[in-house]
Amino acid sequence: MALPRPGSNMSAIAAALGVSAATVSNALSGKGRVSPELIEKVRAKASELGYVPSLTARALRTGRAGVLGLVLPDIANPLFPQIAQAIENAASNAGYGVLIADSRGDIAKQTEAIGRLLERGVDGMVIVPRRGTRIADIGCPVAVIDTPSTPGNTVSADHWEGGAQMGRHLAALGHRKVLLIGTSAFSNVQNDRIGGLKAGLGPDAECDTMWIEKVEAVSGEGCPLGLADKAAAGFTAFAAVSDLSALRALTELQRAGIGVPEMVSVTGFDDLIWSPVVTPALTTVRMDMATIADLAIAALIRAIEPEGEAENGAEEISAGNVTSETDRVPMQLIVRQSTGAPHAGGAPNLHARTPNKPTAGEVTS
Amino acid sequence: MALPRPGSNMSAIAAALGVSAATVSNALSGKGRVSPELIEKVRAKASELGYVPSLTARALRTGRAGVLGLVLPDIANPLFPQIAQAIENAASNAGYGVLIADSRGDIAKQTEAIGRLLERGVDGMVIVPRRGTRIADIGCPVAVIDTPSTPGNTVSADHWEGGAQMGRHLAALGHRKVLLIGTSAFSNVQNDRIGGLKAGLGPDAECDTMWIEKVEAVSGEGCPLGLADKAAAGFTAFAAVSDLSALRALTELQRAGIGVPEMVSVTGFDDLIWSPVVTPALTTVRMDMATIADLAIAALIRAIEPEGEAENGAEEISAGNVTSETDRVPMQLIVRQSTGAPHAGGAPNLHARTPNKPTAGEVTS
DNA sequence: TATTCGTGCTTAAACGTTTAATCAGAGACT
DNA sequence: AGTCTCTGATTAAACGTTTAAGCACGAATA
Repeated sequence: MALPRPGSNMSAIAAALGVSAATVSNALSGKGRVSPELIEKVRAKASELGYVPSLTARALRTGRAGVLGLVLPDIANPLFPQIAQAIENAASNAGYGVLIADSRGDIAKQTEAIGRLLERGVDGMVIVPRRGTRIADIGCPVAVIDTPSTPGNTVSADHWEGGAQMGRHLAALGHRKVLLIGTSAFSNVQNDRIGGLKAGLGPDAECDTMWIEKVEAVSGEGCPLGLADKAAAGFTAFAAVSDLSALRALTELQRAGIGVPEMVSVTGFDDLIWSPVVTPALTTVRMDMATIADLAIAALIRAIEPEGEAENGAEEISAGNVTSETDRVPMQLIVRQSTGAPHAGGAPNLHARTPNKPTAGEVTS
Repeated sequence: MALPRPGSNMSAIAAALGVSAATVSNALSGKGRVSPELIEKVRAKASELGYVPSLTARALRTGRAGVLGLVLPDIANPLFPQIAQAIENAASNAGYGVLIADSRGDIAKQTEAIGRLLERGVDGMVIVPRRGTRIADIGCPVAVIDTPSTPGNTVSADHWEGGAQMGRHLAALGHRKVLLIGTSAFSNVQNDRIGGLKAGLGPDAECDTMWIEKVEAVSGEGCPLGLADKAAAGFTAFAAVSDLSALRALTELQRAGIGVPEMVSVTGFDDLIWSPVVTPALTTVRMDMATIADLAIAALIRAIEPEGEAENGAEEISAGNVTSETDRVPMQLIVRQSTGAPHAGGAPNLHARTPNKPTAGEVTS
């Protein structure tokens, strides 16, 4: 492929072929009326000159920049790579670039980040909002990825159903006394997951919920969660609503000499990078990020590029959020080695040296 | 703050004040000759109309888009959030936007990703190259973040010295037989770290290196690494060159009933998100991402915006990579609970229930 | 034969900004 | 009084593309 040489624009091609720049534009875009032979000649000349269209100029003329914004509450969130990768992939398949913006800190930062993206003329944005934020109607199409229980959003994983799947899995194994572990009681996502877990475990299961932020507010950051005591109190399963908390639980229990999964089971959420490689590998629930991203991007593009001319008069109504209804994408249960039947009682068989089964044998629902 | 209304450009302000658009431009940029009073009036009118300059138009005219590209080998890499956050922060402080591009897959993908960014007219790019890739001289300033042993790059953490710090830490604790754990033998970063570790451990330490990719090529992905056997063979410390491998080692050892740090020590690299919260919290080495990002962005901007007019004739020389010399940013040793003196021999005190000391008491070098 | 139509191309304006060149007027100098 | 300079503005071109409008010409139609 010819290297993009800087001084090659449409006029250069036009001059080289003795035609007008407009014809070159029409030839390349296939829009106007150009003879097939000329189209071919233009194409040839373009690649010969290493022509690269100026998206900037096109953006100025058409008002569409071909760029989407991605606003994240905190890039440091371990889930972020999955989101960013999926969005970047979906967007770039659709011919769009992705401009990232971190709204770390307070809500004002989020507004500011959105403003910066608007200045840059993005055609639309994907927003993963800060907790409790309601995205106001800004001047461009917006797709919100959050949780179905947040009002007015567009697409999200079905966190509740994911929790329910996990709950049913644990119930089927025989767990009746389960500790649910969350980070913040104010997270809609986590509350949805916990709601699903309880429903999936069924009415005869005894559940308790531990919020890590509350514990840390008392005992300091990174403090032990006292899970060994909980195990002693009869909890046979620890269902965290994020893999990070699950990992924390797993290592704390292992450290206390409580075998997983022989004595207690541990589960997480999100299938983060470490879930398959720890010992025992984590049973977790995965969001289908690719589908979520595809839906979000597709919805955005639908709003940006009106396909069939909307003949009905109400064409300016959709200037705000992309859709009013919510898309719920199913989650996928991934059973690995950290779950098993609850310990039958009696002296716990500490540290039976059960080697990890290879994760190739993962069972997915 | 007045909401940015779409139909407000420089001409609108000019018309409202009865002056020309050029004067408005000069007034706002402070470049031409405009009377102070008029400048004030223009400013007032601008904010009254909610004027937002079109960065697109400015980009077209000036050839500078105010956007930098960030090319990553794999967004799913757990280190990515740190990089992206630091780069985004540094760039946005300098008034630049950040366009991300994932070069996941082969080297062709990386070239393609760079090409897409060039099309979009980025002013410069930060590249974290794929293994073994040499970034060719593309048409815009480039800052490369990799490792000092990669030729021709710009800025990186001093991985070797970081390894040396960790090596000295382990040596000081008394470890003499250490297993070094890496992922891929072809990674410059990992080799640098391992080299530093060996140097830091000193000549009388016995080191062995395990490459996980090799083990997995034989036994399958996610297979046990057989670390219990290594411990039985007398290794007292397991120094991984990434926190992910360290976590894998830690959980495998714990699972096998080998106490960390009473019996063996485990260390990692990068201070990833889970390092402080697992039990025992991981002793690791942190890259100063903020500084690295600042240096990279500053170098880029120096190349993009020539400050003092370069009076010497050789002004086009720096069209390629930003600098020829390499900036090495020191790493920071973070001592947590996963390291301790080697077990003195005799029957190992399996699973002494030593509670985690709170991480507030972290010791940093 | 005169009108209409379709084809293949050109002309010109537009997007919103920056910037070099120009210009009118006022004050300061010779 | 004539020339020069400084100031504060204007004019116009340019960045590279898209696109509506127009134009010339040959073919099909009335």
